[in-house]
Amino acid sequence: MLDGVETAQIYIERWAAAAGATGPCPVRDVLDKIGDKWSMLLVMTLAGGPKRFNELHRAVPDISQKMLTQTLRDLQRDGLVSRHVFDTKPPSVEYRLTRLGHSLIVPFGHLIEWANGSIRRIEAARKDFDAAR
Amino acid sequence: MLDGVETAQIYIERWAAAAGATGPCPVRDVLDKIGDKWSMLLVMTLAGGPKRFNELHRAVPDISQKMLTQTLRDLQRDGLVSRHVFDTKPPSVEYRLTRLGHSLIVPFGHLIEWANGSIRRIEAARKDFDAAR
DNA sequence: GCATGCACTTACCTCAAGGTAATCTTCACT
DNA sequence: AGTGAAGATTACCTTGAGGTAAGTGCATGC
Repeated sequence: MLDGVETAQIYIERWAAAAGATGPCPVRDVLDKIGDKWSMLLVMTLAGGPKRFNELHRAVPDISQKMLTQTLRDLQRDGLVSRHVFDTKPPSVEYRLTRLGHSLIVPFGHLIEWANGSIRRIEAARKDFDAAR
Repeated sequence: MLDGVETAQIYIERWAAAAGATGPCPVRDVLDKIGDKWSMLLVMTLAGGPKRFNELHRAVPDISQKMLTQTLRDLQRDGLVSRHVFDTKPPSVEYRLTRLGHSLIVPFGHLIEWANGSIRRIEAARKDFDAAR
């Protein structure tokens, strides 16, 4: 990973190139997932190890059943999460990150670090901006 | 930057810690911005150097004037972008990334790399999933 | 026999993001 | 006088993400 302005150039060029190429931009595509309310929370929760449906629900209590099911289905469809049904008495279902899912953790981690490191400056900027208004 | 599962643990712990601390989670906060339709496109466009309003509009033709203004205002409020008015004949306005704005480029770059490197596998997974349906 | 947990599914509703289009002000050009 | 560029602001409308609440099928515990 380089740094500085030239890096930005490389990124935006690749971004632009990718955008032009296969129709819809991969970055847009991925950002839509990452930007939604629950996907990354579930990925990070599953990063701690496989979990069952209600186990996930207990770990993330403020998600609705509907959104839990739907978000898991989407993650599964994208190949980030795999679903395993065990034929027990009441059938239990386990969700776990795939390799691809795991590979998201590091790049996403950089963003978490940035967010945690920058939030004070962002909030300060907001205060200043609103005060000037 | 470490790698592997233990890294995930660190991230999610810090995430959880940050979430509990100052009310609304910084990561959620930042993700809302990053996940919106135009913010990151504008940040990456401005990474190439300062631009004027209509210059940005030409660089990103499918954004509406309304959303261009609004997104720039939000980025300015968060301290990622600064706005400079020049007292020329028809007053011109220049937007540029702040230091904070620049600092987003590298962590976000990791995500671009991941997206570009993973999109083929994601699309393949979607095809498989939809075929099984 | 009734309630409870598990893993969903479905119907219905709300709210906010974002699009469209019209309008504004000031100046310069013709 | 009329047109056009710059940098917006405003009113109106559509769409979809996400919430609420209820229902489903099955099995075990009380």
